[in-house]
Amino acid sequence: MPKIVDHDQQRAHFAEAAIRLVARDGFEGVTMRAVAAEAGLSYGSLFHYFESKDDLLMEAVRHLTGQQSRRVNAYSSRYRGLKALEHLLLDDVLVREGDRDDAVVWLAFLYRAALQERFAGMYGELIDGWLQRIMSLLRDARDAGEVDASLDPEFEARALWAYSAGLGQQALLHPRLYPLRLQKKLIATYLARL
Amino acid sequence: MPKIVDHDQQRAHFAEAAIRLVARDGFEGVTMRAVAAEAGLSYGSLFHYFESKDDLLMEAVRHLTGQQSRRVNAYSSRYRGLKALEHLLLDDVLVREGDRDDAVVWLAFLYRAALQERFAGMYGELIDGWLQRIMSLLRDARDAGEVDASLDPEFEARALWAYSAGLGQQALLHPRLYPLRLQKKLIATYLARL
Amino acid sequence: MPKIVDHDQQRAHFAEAAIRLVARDGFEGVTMRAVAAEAGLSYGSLFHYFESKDDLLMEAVRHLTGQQSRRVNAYSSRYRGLKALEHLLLDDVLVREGDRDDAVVWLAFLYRAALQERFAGMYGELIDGWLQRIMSLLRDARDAGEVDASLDPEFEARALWAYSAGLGQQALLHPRLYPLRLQKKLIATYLARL
Amino acid sequence: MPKIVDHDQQRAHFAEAAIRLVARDGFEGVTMRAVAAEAGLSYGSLFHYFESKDDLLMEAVRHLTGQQSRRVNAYSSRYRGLKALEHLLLDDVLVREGDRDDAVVWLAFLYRAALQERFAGMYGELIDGWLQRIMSLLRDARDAGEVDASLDPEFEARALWAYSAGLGQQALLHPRLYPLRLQKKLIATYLARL
DNA sequence: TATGAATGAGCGTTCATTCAT
DNA sequence: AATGAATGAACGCTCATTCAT
Repeated sequence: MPKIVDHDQQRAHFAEAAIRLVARDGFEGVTMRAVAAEAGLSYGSLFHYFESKDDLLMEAVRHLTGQQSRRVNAYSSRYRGLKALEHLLLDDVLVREGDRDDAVVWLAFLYRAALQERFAGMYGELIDGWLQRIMSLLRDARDAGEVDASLDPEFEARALWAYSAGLGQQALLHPRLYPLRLQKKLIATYLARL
Repeated sequence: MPKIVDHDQQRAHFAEAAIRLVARDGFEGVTMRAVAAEAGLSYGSLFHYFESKDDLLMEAVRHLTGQQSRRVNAYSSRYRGLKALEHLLLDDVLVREGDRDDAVVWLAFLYRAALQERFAGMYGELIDGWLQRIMSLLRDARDAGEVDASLDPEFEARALWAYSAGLGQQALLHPRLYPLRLQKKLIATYLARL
Repeated sequence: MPKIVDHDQQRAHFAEAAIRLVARDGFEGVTMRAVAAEAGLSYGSLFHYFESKDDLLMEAVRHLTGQQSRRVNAYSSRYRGLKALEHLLLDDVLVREGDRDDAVVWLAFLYRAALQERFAGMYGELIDGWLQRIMSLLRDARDAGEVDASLDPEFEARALWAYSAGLGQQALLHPRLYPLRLQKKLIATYLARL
Repeated sequence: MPKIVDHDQQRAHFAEAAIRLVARDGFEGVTMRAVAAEAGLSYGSLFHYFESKDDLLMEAVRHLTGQQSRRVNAYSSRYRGLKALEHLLLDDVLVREGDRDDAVVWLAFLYRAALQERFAGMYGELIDGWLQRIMSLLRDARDAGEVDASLDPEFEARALWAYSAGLGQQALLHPRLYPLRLQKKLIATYLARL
């Protein structure tokens, strides 16, 4: 009998190591040797689990987005309308001290998406999902009378999505100018204006 | 008699070549050999003008931000208040088909700033300048009665800046979802709400 | 109860897989993983049957030469003298379209023999056997009056062996210049001249 | 002014180093690192002169065949007919103790040609040249009455070429069975029979 | 015995940097 | 100042071999 190892679990283990490296040094910091070391395994073993570096990177991104999706789904099953929206934004846009790594990884991914077809594709799908969700929550809010009845959900979803992305970006790059308290207030104010 | 060359001019020439490469392939596409080739000069000469690759990259970014600053200054001397603000945003946030390169360069720079102290420093200064300018224009608008008198210029400047950054990012990555017309409308609507 | 497997049969099975790979891509195409895959067995099991890759390669060559020997013996028991010689050459020297693989394997083996002592030894033994057989057939032919009585079997055997080897090589590398019909005519003409 | 180096000369220098390695260990022995070491230069410098290993290998082969061609041309300008033919064969087919390296290189090249398109192409051209030359010398010999008037130059050229190739191969692999004296006698006898 | 995961040396290639001319 | 040759560390990847189950 072969040594008993869960292939997918091992892939996830390496993927997480890769993500930690992205957080620390960006995609440039992800060398196959560094990933192996970070994962605490030998260099060669990486290639049992991934055909190539690209394969590893894609897996890392999939891993990341999978986690994100699960988290978001959990929220939206607990709240409705504007409240759900606020929780969603507070949870995924806010950049806390300890969250910084996640935010860096997102930025790295996004940067990659701007340059590489394959990543762009994955990112595109992800974004579509997000927009759909925001739009649907806005519609709920409108139907519940929480926001102005004349609000155009599609238009506002895109505005809100842009605002969120920008806020996350600024919070990452200028923690001093965008402290946590301010981030929260900016989100609340934006939503209140709708 | 030594050949007469303007040292700074030569640096600028190389910096521009580097920026073109960033636009095409991201920072990864910037190799010293590629820069020399793009600039149409010899490989070795690069090292007369730059101590290292990092030096070249910093110069490239300085060059870029310098151009940006001059452009922004030109605008704000022609317009006032909300009008100036709108022009500023339309000019620097909008991502047109042909502008894509500039946007990629900014994203690359920003990504770098998230990872490297030196770039973060340069980026920080730049942002401070922008925020100051936006704040000042908002104040002008308020004083001129163009916006609500109770508006907090500092708070709103940060909100607007985040919105702009996010809009630019989305427009770069999802040109389909954020066509030019929509970008303009999003900006106008945002400003109208103030 | 342990699974009952014939050790030698398993070795032969792997050896044949290896030979198929040599035919396809030369010795370079023989990786342990590829052999296991080609044989349809697990990777690790290879190392139960062979101490090393070299061991496997040697076995493959032994397997090949064994088959060859058996084939040649079969012929010479059916024919005598010049006729046997002609059949021998037609059977082992001619390179037909479909035979190409065998010829490549021989060339690969021969190339290896030129570089590695161990292979050279095996090859040497094989050749000695061939030469002895040719010589003996030539003697038979002489005694039967089929060829000139003054013919020196040893000298002519070496000449004929060189001719055969060269013909096979050219036929492999220049099928256009040495079509099957020409190969046959070259052999017949050579023998007729003796 | 740059360091003064003759680019082609440096290429030739590396090509010769590569050939020495082929002679010693076959094509497998040609690693870029080994070539650099054999040439007495640094690893990196190899890549200033060759785009890739394949480029280096092709250059090595070109270098080799170029030398061969020059040598052959020199002979055929000094002799005519059968005499020229004999000199040609004695010079290029015979494998002396000290020549062994050249013969190994040829065998390696030939082996490669059997497996790789590009090498096959180069080899094919080379062979065509050889055959043309042999054919032309045979025609001269026939016209000069040195050989039978009914001889078919094309057919005989191919026979002779196969014989030469085989003789060289055997002499390389079985120096004991094909000593120099025997090689010469085999050639002379073959020619005498024409 | 059988399996396939683990290992690390070695490969071709890229690249910033140094240096001789 | 200007050129491009020289250098070697680092990269992604392959592979024979070892080993735990």
